[in-house]
Amino acid sequence: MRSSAAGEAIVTLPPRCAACNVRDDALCATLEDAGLVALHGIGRRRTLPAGQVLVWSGDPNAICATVVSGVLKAMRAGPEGREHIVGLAFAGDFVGDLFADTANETIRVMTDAELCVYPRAALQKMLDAHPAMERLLLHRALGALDDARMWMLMLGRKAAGARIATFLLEMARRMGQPGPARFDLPMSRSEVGALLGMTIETVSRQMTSLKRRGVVALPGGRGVIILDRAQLARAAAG
Amino acid sequence: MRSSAAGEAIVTLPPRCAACNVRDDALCATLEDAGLVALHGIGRRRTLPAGQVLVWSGDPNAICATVVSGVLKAMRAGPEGREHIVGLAFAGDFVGDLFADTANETIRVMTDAELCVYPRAALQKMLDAHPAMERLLLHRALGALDDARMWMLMLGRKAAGARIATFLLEMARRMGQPGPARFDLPMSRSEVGALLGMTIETVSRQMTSLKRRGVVALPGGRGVIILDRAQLARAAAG
DNA sequence: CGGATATTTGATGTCTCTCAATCTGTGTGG
DNA sequence: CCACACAGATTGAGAGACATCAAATATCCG
Repeated sequence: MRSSAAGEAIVTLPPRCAACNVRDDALCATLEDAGLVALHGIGRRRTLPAGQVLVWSGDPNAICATVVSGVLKAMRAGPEGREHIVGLAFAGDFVGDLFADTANETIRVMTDAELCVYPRAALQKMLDAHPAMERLLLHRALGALDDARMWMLMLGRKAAGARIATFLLEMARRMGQPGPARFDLPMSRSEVGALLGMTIETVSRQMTSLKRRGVVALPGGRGVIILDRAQLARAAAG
Repeated sequence: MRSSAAGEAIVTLPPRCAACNVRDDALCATLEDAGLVALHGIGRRRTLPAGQVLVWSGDPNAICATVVSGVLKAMRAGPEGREHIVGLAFAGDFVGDLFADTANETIRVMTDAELCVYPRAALQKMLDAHPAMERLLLHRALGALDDARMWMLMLGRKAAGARIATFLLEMARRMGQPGPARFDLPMSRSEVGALLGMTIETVSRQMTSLKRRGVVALPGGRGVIILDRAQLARAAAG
């Protein structure tokens, strides 16, 4: 029950939550102040450097988390031990599997990131008392399913050029500000390949091709500037 | 509250539900008798012939359903209007999107099928009163996500032969009885191609190759007999 | 049995992977 | 401040797998 005016609530809320940039998007958004205090009680804020692993595939599935900032990837091992990226998580997203006892995906931080990490068991217990939280998780699961099916469509049918174009548009949507279409990719060429199902060389060639045609500029190793969005969209459809 | 002994419950339950083969697997399994009567009240049993469309992509998203028997596919349009299969639904599965206002997938019946069809709005309303139902839907959504990511891995990394082998094992698991590894595919070669991201010709050639190597037999157009499961599994891993 | 549809088989081309070398940019130590 | 070293990225040449186009069967159903 929301028992106090805003000015008072700030006193009772954990300071980190009151100032949190994903306070209204993430799991927390579903909770009234008392619930938020409880969630904060079971969770722990962690800052992880790029490359750090949050969950190892095959290990006991002990934790879930809310992404506060940064980008994470979920990976599964394909044949020959090669790893493929099967999902990305951005600020506000929920990562981890609430119900599996053994993790079947490795979750790794791609850029420096802040997370709110929760023990899975405790979070599961909270779920029973907070139907709105469960509803949000259902929404998120369906959103992730939608994403996965979008990638399926791409992996199954699109040529390399169209994959790269689709990928750039998707990254621009998720990372870029509304204004200028300038952003940094949160991952290396090798990781782009692991997501799009192609080799690093093919990724590079397609990027270069877009650059030569004046569709994008590629400043530095990770920078992207979309110069001609219409043509990029056309390339993504083909 | 489960208020009566089994013998009595049969009287109050709709006859179709009492005798239903997915009574303990599907959405219905989460409901006590009174809830089941309510669910039956908003739903309608429909028998659909193979090829029938349940939901058109782009149309208002009006219904969801439980699959009682048969197999359904969820499709999305790729480039050039070609359609790709992004999900399958078997007996006991839930199909449809509870929250989208516009359907973004076409759902089509692959074999003759029986469904319990529910208006989306009414089902959504029931959800608030039945947390167990919501929990099951969350489980199902995560299961579908797991499936989608499995297909992603396949589409991204596996060669044609490995895709076919994986597909056959998966179909055997979902359709076959425990005993003899004999079953009929619920779909045409063309649909297999639309699921695995390859042409009908490549599907055919890979099937023939497995047949020639004595791994499977292919009686009739749709029949499959797995003769050497170990070798099929080996082919699926490659 | 006959026609339509689905599947198999064949010949050829193209795209992407593989292997290999060069280049760029990033960070370090002199 | 510059030279150097290293990892990541780009570019090139060649081979292989799958797509495409085209034809010949097989299967299904009335």
